[in-house]
Amino acid sequence: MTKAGQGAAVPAERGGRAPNRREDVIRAAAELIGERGFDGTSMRDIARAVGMLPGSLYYHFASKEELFLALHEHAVARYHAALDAALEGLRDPWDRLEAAVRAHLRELLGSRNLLAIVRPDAAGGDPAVAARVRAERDAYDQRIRDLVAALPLAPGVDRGLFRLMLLGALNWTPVWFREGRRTPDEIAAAFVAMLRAGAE
Amino acid sequence: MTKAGQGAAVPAERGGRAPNRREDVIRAAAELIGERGFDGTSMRDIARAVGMLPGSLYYHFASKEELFLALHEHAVARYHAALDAALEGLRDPWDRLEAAVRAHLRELLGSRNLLAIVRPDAAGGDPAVAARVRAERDAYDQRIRDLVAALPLAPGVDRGLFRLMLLGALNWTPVWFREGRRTPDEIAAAFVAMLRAGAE
DNA sequence: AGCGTCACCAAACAATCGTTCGGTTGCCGC
DNA sequence: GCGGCAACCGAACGATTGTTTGGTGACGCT
Repeated sequence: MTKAGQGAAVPAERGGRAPNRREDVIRAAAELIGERGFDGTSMRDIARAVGMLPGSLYYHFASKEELFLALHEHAVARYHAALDAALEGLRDPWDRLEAAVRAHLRELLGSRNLLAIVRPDAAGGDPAVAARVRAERDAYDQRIRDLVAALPLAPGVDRGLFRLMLLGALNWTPVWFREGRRTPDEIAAAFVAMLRAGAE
Repeated sequence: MTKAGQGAAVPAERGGRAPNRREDVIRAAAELIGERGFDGTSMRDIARAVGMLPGSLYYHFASKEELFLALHEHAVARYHAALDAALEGLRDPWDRLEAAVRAHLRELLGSRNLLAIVRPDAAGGDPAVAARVRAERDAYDQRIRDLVAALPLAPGVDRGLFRLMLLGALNWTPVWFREGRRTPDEIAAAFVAMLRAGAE
């Protein structure tokens, strides 16, 4: 969670006075990259959003890709925390799945600063970056896999495709979702209900 | 289909000798943009892929965005054609849906030069481009909507969310699909089967 | 033979990109 | 009150971006 990786010298949390501008940068970058993409967002855009000069970003992050990595770690941590809170106290497998879907969708479509770091190919083509992104993503994926494994499904149902279908439908929602029509919770409930009725 | 828009002066199909390099450019651009994104693909990359100099592209296309528009039109036309062929002769609503899903997935994951122009936000932020892209996409979307409308679903099922769930699951497949494991046809059949069992 | 125009080359343009680096401020501990 | 460091400024660097412009060879038509 608060572990900072292995390469860069990260100031971490020091004296309490100056509030973490580093987190401000991450949040601003998440919002911008979330809506304009990685390549579509320049360092100057991010710097302007937090009221800094472009070069000053390099005090906090060694490169644009490392900024993205920190951002991605931050976002995935939020998804994990949301999942923890959603599952607390629930024991019925279907209830747990629906709660997880609800948490996922709420985080994904949530109000502003959505940090929709959904696209795995968001960062540039650097394979080292892609590997670290995939690793963090897989850890979250495994938890969904466990939730699906606990479901009492009919014998013929492929649990792998079940999970991929559900996650695909969820992760595509930012493309068509518009506020005011349906709430994330309604969508989550409907998606789970459709799958449940057929696969149980 | 072969209509070229309203702005640029397009050579169209003239003398038979020189085969259309213009289509070569579109195909190469589709492949590159499909795997590296719009911003991640430069005009020089595209020019190199077809053996031309960067400036020569501007004989065929007025700008990078117009090249993308031509590319998008080309890709959507392929989806329409695949859908036409798939639906031919089928009358049962569920058979028609499964055939459509199969065609869509085969086009989306198909061998090489996949022209996976799935992301609506692929082009740069220009709203005029986004509008034209959305228009072409909506026409295709409407055909799926019609297919869903013909299904004999249970009264409580929201056909809108039914379609969005299916299309979301489909359009997300390029993220996790790897050749050699499951064929597009298997995935298509499984997705439709899951939805059918629950919603019928 | 000569004119036109199709399709392209060759070379550059300004703008923007990620990034570097020396300097400057403000606060803390001693 | 003074060294030290965290956090940032100010200004530039080279590379790459989309695009323009003038020229040029091949070919069709008359």
